[in-house]
Amino acid sequence: MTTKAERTTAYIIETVAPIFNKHGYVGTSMSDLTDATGLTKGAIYGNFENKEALALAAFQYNSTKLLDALDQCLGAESSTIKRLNALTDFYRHYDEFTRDLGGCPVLNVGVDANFNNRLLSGAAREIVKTIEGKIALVLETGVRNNEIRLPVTPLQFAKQLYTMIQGAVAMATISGDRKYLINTIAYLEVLIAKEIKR
Amino acid sequence: MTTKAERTTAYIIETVAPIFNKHGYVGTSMSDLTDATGLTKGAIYGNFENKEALALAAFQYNSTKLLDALDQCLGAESSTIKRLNALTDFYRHYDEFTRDLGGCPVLNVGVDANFNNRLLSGAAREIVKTIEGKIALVLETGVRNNEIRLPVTPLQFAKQLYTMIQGAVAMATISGDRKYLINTIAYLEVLIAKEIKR
DNA sequence: TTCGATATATACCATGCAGTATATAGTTTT
DNA sequence: AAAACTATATACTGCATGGTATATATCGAA
Repeated sequence: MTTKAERTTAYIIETVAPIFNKHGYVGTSMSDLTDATGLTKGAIYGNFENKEALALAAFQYNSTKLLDALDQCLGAESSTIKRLNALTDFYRHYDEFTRDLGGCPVLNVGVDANFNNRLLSGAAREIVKTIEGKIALVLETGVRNNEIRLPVTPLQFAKQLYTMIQGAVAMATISGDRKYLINTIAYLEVLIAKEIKR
Repeated sequence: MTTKAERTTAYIIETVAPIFNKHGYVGTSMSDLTDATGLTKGAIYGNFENKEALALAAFQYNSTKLLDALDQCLGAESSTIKRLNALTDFYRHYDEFTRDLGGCPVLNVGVDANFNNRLLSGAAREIVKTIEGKIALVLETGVRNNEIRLPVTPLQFAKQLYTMIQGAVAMATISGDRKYLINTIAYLEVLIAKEIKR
């Protein structure tokens, strides 16, 4: 059974996560969080050491959601090409997926915390590595099974793929226009079908 | 001749521009700016209505620098392919170029101001349009002169190109690794040479 | 159901914030 | 050089900030 504090901690994190993601670390005040949760500072500071620890927990909550979704769409399919198409499908609707999170956590925290908070920017960097690793793993087994062929190493290709995807995410975020996602994903699907499918 | 206030205004803008760009609108305090300029709040508020107006001026200063640099590298060359290679060359060393600005103004302000400041996020959006337009113009004349052929409209291709570039910029920013720039630009140069060169 | 432990609320602190009124310094104009 | 004007510095306001000490309420076990 879960203790009360554990439940409160979880409730605080899930409530606060989109706020931190939208407004950034410095842009979010403790009173924003007490307003949103309906709790008082006593409750929050009873469960988290300080604002930074809470922001980190919020980021981890958001990025775990993202990583879980990626695992789900990469793991459900049977072939490498299907897995890659599940990936592009996922990012085609990434704006909908990230709406609850308050935007893309990797982009928002990665950019926002860049010159402001070592802990958070380090965490964002780690998630990037993790995601690239997941994509690389898919590519690697695809190469081993003779399903695809790559012009570079799997990790290198995964980085290129993720860079293009994040470009679309960034442009869609900045411009508020999901066409960037749609068009980039369309390009990537052609790339996958023509260039690496064997 | 320039009046004293005009010189002070210019000095303030160029001094605070990288600070705003690095730490964001909310992350930058007036005392950060008085410290950096060596001036007092009286001097700053004598030349700018408020913090927001100053932040906007700072962003415009940075983005004008960027647009000027783009004009220079796109205008100096004689053929379309050379112009596009000048563009990729520019972004290959974009991390060096943006060091003085405190990072990429489009990315930083576009993401930072997204949920926080309508004026700034609108300004970032405008710069995106402007840059895409500049690239599209190059492509358009290239098509007209039979130098290149495109699978889509010039503006659409410009958007795709800029999306990939900004993906590299975002990843390099988040990860602190300029290899993202180098590799993406290498990919784009192949793309230009193989896919659109006629 | 009472008691001890845990969890939340209240009230407060020092500090930093954006912004302003006014005094002083600096610069032109006469 | 004096007067008129412009530009910067000083000192201050009210408010929001992150964080804390302590009181109160709620919970789990006896």
